Amino acid sequence: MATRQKAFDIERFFQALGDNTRLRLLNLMGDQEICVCYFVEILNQPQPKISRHLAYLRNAGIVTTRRDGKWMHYRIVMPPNEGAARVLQEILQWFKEEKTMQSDRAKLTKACCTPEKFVTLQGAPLPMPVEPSTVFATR
Amino acid sequence: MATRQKAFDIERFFQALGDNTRLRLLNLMGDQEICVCYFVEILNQPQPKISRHLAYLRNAGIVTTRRDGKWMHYRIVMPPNEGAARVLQEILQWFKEEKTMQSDRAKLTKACCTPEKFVTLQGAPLPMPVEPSTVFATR
DNA sequence: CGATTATATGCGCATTGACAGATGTGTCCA
DNA sequence: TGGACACATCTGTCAATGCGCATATAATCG
Repeated sequence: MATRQKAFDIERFFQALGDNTRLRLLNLMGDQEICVCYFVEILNQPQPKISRHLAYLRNAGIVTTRRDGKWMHYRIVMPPNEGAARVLQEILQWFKEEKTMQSDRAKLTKACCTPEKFVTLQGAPLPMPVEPSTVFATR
Repeated sequence: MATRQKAFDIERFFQALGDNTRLRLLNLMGDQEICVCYFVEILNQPQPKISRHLAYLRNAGIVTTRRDGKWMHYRIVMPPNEGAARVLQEILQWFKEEKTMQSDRAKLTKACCTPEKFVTLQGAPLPMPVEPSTVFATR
């Protein structure tokens, strides 16, 4: 049956990348699936703000979500467009060399190793590596 | 002497890419130096609009200009940030596979081969390949 | 059920960005 | 020197986006 696939919106893709908060969120996700409370804790910004930026990324087709009880897990999905996927990979690679991004990831690691030190993370599920087979968007 | 180099603005970099007209302009430039009249002709859009988008790209540090009499030539410069440069290269590569972008480049080639058929291009200087040694930004 | 926790969304406001149309600036040429 | 040409910028308008704050929704727990 004709799988009416909307053409990939390149403009929207780059617009989604045109914000520091969203770039930091993507960097934190990397190849893990992470729940919202970590973003709020690590970036130290209001929860509605984080949530809105995550929604923006989801609408642009760059991340996807999984509900797990009270928690929402976010992870990156590679766009269906091959070129966009390559660019996104390259960006994530780039961020591994960027100071701010390194620092964010370091904070995340710390929060995961010693969650008892973070009031807001009590009981929160740990980030999980993403199944490589699910990294690419299917619809 | 302390060459006060402003840190590369990643956010601005992606914001500059978040517009179709600007992406098409970059695609047309590729590794050539092109004068404004070609952009106006190929994209078939008002000259002030083209000019504003070119200014946006210049402010973001992605393109640079050279005046040549009446004509202004635009070309891509690789950002001083190594990661950004890689990403930009990847994007330009990607666009070689994109239909719209291919079509734009085809029109450009045609305009260059038969400029006599384009009223607005009479006397305009042909696009010129960029010296590889000048591709990278110096300040 | 009602309370609590995790996340999302509505609202008002300020900023930015896109556009068309008019006008300004720089350069060449007669 | 004054057009004519190529390009840049200003002006007003409208839509999109970002933010903080308040509130709604969804799921769990007692």
